[in-house]
Amino acid sequence: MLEIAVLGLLNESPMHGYELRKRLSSLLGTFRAFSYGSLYPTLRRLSEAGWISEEPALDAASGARSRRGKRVYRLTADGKEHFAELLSDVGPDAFDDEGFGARLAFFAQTRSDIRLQILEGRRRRVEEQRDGMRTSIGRTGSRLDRYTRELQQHGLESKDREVRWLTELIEHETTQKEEP
Amino acid sequence: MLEIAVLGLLNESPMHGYELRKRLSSLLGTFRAFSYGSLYPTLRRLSEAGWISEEPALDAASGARSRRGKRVYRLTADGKEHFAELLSDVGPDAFDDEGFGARLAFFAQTRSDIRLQILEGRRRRVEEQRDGMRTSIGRTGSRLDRYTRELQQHGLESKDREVRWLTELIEHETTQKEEP
DNA sequence: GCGCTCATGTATCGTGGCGATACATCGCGG
DNA sequence: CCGCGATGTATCGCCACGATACATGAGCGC
Repeated sequence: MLEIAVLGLLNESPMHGYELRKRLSSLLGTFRAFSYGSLYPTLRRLSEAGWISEEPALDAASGARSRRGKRVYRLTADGKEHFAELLSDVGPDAFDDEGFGARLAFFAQTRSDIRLQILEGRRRRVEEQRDGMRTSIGRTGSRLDRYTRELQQHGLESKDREVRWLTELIEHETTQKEEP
Repeated sequence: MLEIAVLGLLNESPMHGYELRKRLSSLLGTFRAFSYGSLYPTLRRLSEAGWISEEPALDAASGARSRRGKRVYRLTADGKEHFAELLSDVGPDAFDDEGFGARLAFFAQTRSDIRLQILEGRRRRVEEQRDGMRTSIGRTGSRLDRYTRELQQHGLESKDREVRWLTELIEHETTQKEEP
């Protein structure tokens, strides 16, 4: 979700749309492309909802309003509150690819027990996907050509790796918790 | 791309939309979700373009037109030709996630030299993504929190695995070619 | 034969992301 | 001082997705 990622970045510091997009790509580029065609409409929505404010940028030296049409987006008090709620809301959205990616990116600001819930929910989700693929591969069996099997096999192994990765994160999370 | 996948499946045998969707999900579910909200509009487009035909289903036993609104989609001669062109068209689209997935799924019907071009192009693409991520991780360095680094690291390793996988496929392809 | 439920089957709608594109300004090297 | 790449805002068309509605098929208990 663009919304949570934008709020999270603006929670760290106010920013222009341009920089926002760069940060988004480097932060979550694994999951999504992030073009301006989705960023600016999102900023508009968030602004209308009152979560962020949109001010003309000031020149660093003179303090005068910069001649360019630059705009600085800043999280409002309501926005901070809303973001905190989003971070602790462990709904089904938190377990799909994008929702999980966005949450993980701001884990440092997330309560430890929520972190664990999200990691475990995500693992369950990926395990389900993996098992679904496994039985699907088993059913269609060897009727498929080599390349299709190869594709499915690679997908299956990726899911398997992700489950193991999540398990490591969960273990780290639980051992850290007991001895801070 | 839905288009190439639909044409490819209909090239194997005529089908209803419902079955089409099931086959699509099991074939390419790794890449996309495939809801009816995209499938039926695509079928409409393909039909208007003349690549597929849309006939009322016949009852298997009586041969009578089935009372249900069932429709059978069938590849036309033009459609077969178009599909063959799509399979041998090695444009940039063939190297992104979806385009590559769709091509690989029908590799059995693809000329061997084209197969090699697609695999190598895809590998180059993924290598570029991986290198981009690597330098991005190097630049932002250790300023990021543990979870973000973990996320990026996992993404990087996935790309690395994909490159190795593609290399295996390429090797298999080239050795097979020399001794048929 | 009755009704129950699940799989089969077609179809549309709202939301919203993506890629392309346009256009303006800043900063810096030649 | 000029050109070019980086910075910066913004919109448009296409189309995928998830939700939803609705109808018929087959199988099963009773």
